[in-house]
Amino acid sequence: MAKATSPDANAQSNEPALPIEPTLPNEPTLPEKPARPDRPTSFDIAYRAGVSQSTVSRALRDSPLVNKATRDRVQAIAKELNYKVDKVASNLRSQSTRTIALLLCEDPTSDDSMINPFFMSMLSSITRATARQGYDLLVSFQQLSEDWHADYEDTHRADGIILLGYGDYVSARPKLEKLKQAQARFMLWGPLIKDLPGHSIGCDNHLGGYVAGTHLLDSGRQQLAFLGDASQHCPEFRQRYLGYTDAITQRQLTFNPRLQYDAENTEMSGFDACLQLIDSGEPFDALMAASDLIAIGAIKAMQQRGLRVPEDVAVVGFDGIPSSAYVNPPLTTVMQDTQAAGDLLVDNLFKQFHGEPLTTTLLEPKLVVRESSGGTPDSSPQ
Amino acid sequence: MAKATSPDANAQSNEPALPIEPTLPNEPTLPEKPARPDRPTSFDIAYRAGVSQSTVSRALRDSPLVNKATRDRVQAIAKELNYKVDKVASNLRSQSTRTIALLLCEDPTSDDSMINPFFMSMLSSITRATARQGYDLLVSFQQLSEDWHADYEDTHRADGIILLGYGDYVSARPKLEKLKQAQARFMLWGPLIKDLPGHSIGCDNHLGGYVAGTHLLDSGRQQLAFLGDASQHCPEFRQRYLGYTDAITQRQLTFNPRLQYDAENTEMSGFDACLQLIDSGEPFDALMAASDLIAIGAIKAMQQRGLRVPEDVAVVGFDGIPSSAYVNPPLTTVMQDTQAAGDLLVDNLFKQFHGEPLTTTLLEPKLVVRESSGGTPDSSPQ
DNA sequence: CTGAAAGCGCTTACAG
DNA sequence: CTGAAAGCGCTTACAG
Repeated sequence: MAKATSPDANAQSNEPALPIEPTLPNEPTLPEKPARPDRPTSFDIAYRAGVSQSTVSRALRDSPLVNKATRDRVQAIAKELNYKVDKVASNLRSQSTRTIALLLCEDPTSDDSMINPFFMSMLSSITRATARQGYDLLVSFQQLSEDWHADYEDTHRADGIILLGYGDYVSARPKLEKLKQAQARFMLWGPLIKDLPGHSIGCDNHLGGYVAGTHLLDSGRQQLAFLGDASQHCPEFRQRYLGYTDAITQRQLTFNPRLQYDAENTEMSGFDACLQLIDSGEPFDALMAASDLIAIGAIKAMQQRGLRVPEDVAVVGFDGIPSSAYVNPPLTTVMQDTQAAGDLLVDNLFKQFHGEPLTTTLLEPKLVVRESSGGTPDSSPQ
Repeated sequence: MAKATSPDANAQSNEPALPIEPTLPNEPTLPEKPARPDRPTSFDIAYRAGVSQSTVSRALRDSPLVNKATRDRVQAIAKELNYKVDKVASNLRSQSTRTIALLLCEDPTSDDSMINPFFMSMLSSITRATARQGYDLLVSFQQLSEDWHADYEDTHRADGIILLGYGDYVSARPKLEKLKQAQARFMLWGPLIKDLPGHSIGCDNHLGGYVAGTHLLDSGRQQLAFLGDASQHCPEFRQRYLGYTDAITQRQLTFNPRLQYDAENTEMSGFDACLQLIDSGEPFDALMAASDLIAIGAIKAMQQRGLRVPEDVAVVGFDGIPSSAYVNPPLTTVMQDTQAAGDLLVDNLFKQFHGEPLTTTLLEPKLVVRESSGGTPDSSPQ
């Protein structure tokens, strides 16, 4: 509609631009969709301003090529008509989307109603970092089993992808290969595995495990247990485990492998694993869980079996999820810096866009001592 | 590049389509951006399949207009070349984005590092509902102070908007007016306020408050306190408050207004408000907090002042955030059905797209009894 | 059932 | 400093 008047506007450009309403009265109303007012186009602005559409485009992008007076006039008219550049059109033309896709992979086994709280913090910080760059963020929850491949990039919906929660890199690898092969720009949150396709930002899990182990040993504990899958399938858990046992070995002590039970990153799994551990009869006076969720489940299991935390067993978790401060007793944990993580993921994605070299630092986790490991109540937040 | 071969393809369509590599060797590599392989276009597929580009477009959309044999061939070739329809181009042409924008408004006073956990559940369910419809979800965190207006729709980035956390509808109203005026399609999560622009999905907060009050009275409590801003500025809190006091009034009792203190939806605010309440000296043996976060803060305040929960004071929260099950003691709460909420928000947005009448039901909240109000430990989720 | 053509609303060389 | 024109990669009448 509005469009139709534009050619006329150019034809009679000798005439001064009059503020004629560019919408026609005989607008066809679709029965299916409710009527929407016609979005004004850059041609409408051009007509009103008495300049060419190209000039409108330049003026709105603050191009120095355009005369200041012209620019101001165009911008004023655009504002008056509440005109906004159509992102879809400008994206098509300029071949960029100014959008990042965040793919959150949920473990199919986890509770459907609840996202891993750790990822929530990441989401929050990624959203902020993305917005700071003037980019939009597309969020999608995926199952590892789904065939997402490079979909977001292939379909040109995003300039780059951030992958979260692809913890089991054995099964994700072929998909990552495919992404890499398509020269998609993506960043991975997770462990730094050699010859893993793509770039990762991750936490120094080994250090985190080491710090946790050292803390427990410093507290006088001797029989240290570990809950969490330490296999190659969970490289992050494995690194935590290795750091933990290194702390033990360094003191000339030996980690008792019968004090390790596999667990997935859920409370339920931690609960079950801990029951197994307790019921095995093997004595232990300290426990590191590979995640806070596992730790929370484990504490419940101990309480159910009449073990006191921290008197009988000192417990340390990993992640620093918000709940960790609220459980009973408040959980000592190895806190990950999700703020820095989100920033780095986004920054490095932009570096890929600009062909700059990436900074793949390991983030240093921080031990937060609370009551579950015998810390003073004061050290809990608030 | 690939594009260049397409006209030829049509010109020599008498010749059988040969699988000639459509990319030329003298590709110019930009120094700025890293080289990306040319995305194949529908013309490339057309060339290979020996059909017109229109036919490719139809075949890929499973149009019944196209011969099955042709369709299969085209689809096979598209798959082989890993061709995906360019969303940006198709969106521009078809004038739809197949994208929904979720605008989360954060209270500027709240802790920067942590999103309200209640909204996280909503986000999760909205993401799922959106994906079920084959739509993408754009997520943005906003400050109420920001001038977002109808930006997402104006710039044609989304077909519709879902607004979360615009709790203070007094200050948000002008912006909602503007959205409505622009005939933007949007849904609001929140209270059903009369003549509020747009459509809302909300929880029956009055009922929730009533149920909480009734529960406390049934437990034999007599002096019921309330923590939360009950002014017009917080219509949701206000409704909860009104339901709560109605439960009291209905028993021929009177709510003591000196047992109400304002609090925002943060733990800190609940902590402060509860200290004030305690220090006022006015006796109380039960407390409803307008949210779980407030309740959690309040419990900490009581513990700090030596009040036992639930022995001295029975506490009920509102929302049913994950942490509510973990605090000490586990918190009795009025749980909101975020699953249904997300579904309804998305469904009603789609109804707007199709001009269908909306279903604006109030969602019924559910009381979950845990230890903080004297419930048995068993009723807390395992 | 298929193809040639128009056009979605911009950005950006190219030519003054 | 400005404008006319091309074209991003599709979808969809329109005409066989």
